[in-house]
Amino acid sequence: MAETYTIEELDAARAESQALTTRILELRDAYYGRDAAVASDEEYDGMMQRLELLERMFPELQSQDSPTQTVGGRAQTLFDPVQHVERMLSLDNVFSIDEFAAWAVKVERDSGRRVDYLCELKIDGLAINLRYEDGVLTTAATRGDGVVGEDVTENVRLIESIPQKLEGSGHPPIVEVRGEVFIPVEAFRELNAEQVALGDRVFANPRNAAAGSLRQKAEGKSVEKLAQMRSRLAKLRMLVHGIGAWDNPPVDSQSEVYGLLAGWGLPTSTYFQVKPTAEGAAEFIEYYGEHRDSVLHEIDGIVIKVDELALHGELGATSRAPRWAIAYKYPPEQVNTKLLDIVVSVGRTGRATPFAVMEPVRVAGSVVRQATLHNQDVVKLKGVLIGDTVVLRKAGDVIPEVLGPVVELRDGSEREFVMPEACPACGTTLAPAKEGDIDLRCPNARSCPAQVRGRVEHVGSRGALDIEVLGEVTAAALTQPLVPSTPPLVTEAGLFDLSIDDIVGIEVIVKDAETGLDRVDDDGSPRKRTPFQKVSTEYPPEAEGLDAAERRKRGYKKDFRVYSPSAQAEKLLVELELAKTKDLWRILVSLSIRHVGPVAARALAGYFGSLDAIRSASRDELASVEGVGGIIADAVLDWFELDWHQEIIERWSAAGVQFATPGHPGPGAAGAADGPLAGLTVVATGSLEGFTREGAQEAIIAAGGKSASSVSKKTDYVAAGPGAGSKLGKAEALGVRIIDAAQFALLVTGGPAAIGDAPVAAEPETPAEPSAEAATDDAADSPLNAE
DNA sequence: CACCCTCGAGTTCA
DNA sequence: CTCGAGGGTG
Repeated sequence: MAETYTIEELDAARAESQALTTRILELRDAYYGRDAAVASDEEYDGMMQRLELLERMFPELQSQDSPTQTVGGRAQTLFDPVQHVERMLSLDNVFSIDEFAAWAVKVERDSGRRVDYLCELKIDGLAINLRYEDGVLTTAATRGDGVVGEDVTENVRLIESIPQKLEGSGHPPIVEVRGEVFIPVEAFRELNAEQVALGDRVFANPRNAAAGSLRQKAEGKSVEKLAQMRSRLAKLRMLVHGIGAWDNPPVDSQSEVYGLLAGWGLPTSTYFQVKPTAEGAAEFIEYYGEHRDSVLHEIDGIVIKVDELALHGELGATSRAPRWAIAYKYPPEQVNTKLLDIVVSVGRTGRATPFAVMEPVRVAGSVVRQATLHNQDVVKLKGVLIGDTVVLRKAGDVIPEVLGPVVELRDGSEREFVMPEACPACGTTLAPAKEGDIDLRCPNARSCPAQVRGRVEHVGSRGALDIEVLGEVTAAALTQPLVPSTPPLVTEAGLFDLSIDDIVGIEVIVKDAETGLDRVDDDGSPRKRTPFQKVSTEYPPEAEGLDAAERRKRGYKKDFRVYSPSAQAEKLLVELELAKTKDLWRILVSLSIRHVGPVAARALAGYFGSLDAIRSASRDELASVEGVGGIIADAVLDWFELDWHQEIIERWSAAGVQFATPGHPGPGAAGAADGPLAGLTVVATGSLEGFTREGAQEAIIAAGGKSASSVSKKTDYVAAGPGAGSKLGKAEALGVRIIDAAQFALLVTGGPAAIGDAPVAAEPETPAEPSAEAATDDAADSPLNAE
């Protein structure tokens, strides 16, 4: 697969990118420092492009020091240079547990004895060196090139967690303390919100925000700007994790050094652990790989240090990094890539949504090439231009999100996105559905190909008629085939009239899974596929009945092509037949009435029992149904007004679709649900053994309970299985009772009593007693030892 | 007039 | 699964 790569490929890419980086930095030095041109501009640009490409293919290789992340070389010389007393080294990186294990083997061999490993979180921030003379902070400097950094003392003094004076005693007369300045994730969000409010550009990530805040200049600023600068600096925090040269330290280990630093009043991380083996360190790495979000700052890796100080001297350092420490880098959750274009898509409701088309890039474990931009205002707010290098991440580890442009990397060729005036699918002029709406919609609901395709797909979706086979690809084939030129479906009205003959001839163009573009054969023609047709080879009919020897003698070959409906085609028709008698609420959902999803549809179907009853109901009667209000009532009534909607009902009815619940006594019959779960709200999340996602919901409803999709304080139970996500956390936070699959199975059959809870109160309105013991989750699985 | 909740859309993966 | 938008309810 193109999306994965081997360790060897990564090694090769790393070697190449390091060579490129060295060369580029040399050239920049030559260019900015002296005047001799050592390479042509083309060569330089070529190297930069190659490096950018490598970093996109192997995001692990991106680092804050990369030439692709900095403008024209060395830090702008706005700040005074400071020479570090002791050189500030960086750390070597490893990218896998195997590489880490290899490093550990080498360390233990070179040490000649067992080694304790100090594991700590690698904060994604800015390395800073604090110099205290006689216990008083005199200088704070960035790392710079390791020898000379920038003097940011004035700004650092405004960071609260950094003491101006060391507490206690026992500190050397001159001491350099190393640490990381960062902005907590929460403060980062606030800061960006403020930047937006002020009309300033937003920071792409917390590290940039920390660096940007620290590198502000007070001179020449207005009073307001100064206040703003102070408030930004106040958001910064620092954690220290090391100490410069110290000849006769009173302790033997790095972990004890942290104790000393803390004793001096310096902020040290509580998230460190000493592990007696490399395997233990690997466990620490894996634990935080899964809990990166649970810490207040961004983590881009783990730092593992040999704990014993005596070994630091014995192992020594290379020119750029110590041999007694290593940084394990997690696959990045944020990467840079090129924004190739912004394209507008139209969904089933006609909403026009711009989305970013990007150079494919690997982020948080998968390759991403598209991300939604929601609407034109969001595009503006994010400030991205077509052609920009953009910062991309996976929100909640799943949904790709463009955060913003890397403004420094613009070359002037970028252009602004302009929202098209016409629907990209049918050419109709886009317009807001009502005054003041930001979203633009294509008003051509009936025949806009994008909307028809979307609605047909929706009919088949799980929340509607749940028709197997009828997914995105099939919906497209039925509504926009390459051949025949008139699609079998002009609207969803004809869905249940489809016959085998209508669909076997359908040809579609094969899309490339990698690029999303049409696949082209060697001769340049698009590659076609006939999804509803099976082609097999047989002997010609006249050869039937001959035996094998005879056939061979007469020269018959098995090359007579036979076309027959594919399994897909037959399955589709069977599924459509099954769909005709599914529950009324599913039929309602499949009609694509605004605001009528599974929940509202269930309420309406339960109350009225038939589509006829719904159609002839008054607005007030509709709105009297629980969960339905005036807006939904209007949407329902408006839907019936359109002729082509009537046509859907007529043709579906004629084809045998059941628009009524058999045996339903008629409107108003809703009646309070009873059953073991009457009056209780249950949320199912994760995979519950013995239930499908749908099945769990059905079980809740069948038992008279309410199946909700999100956890709130009104939720009585959260049934959570493996893979449960944020809902579980929310349930814990709210103290909602959490049960497992086995308890859930008991609950839906026997009610709360079956799992030892008090039975439901008679009145459904009475909230169930919140069970306090549910909130006492144990933190025992955390490997944290401190505090 | 607050919440709290559902809807709808987009996205990727197994 | 998550987010924003906007509807429903107390």
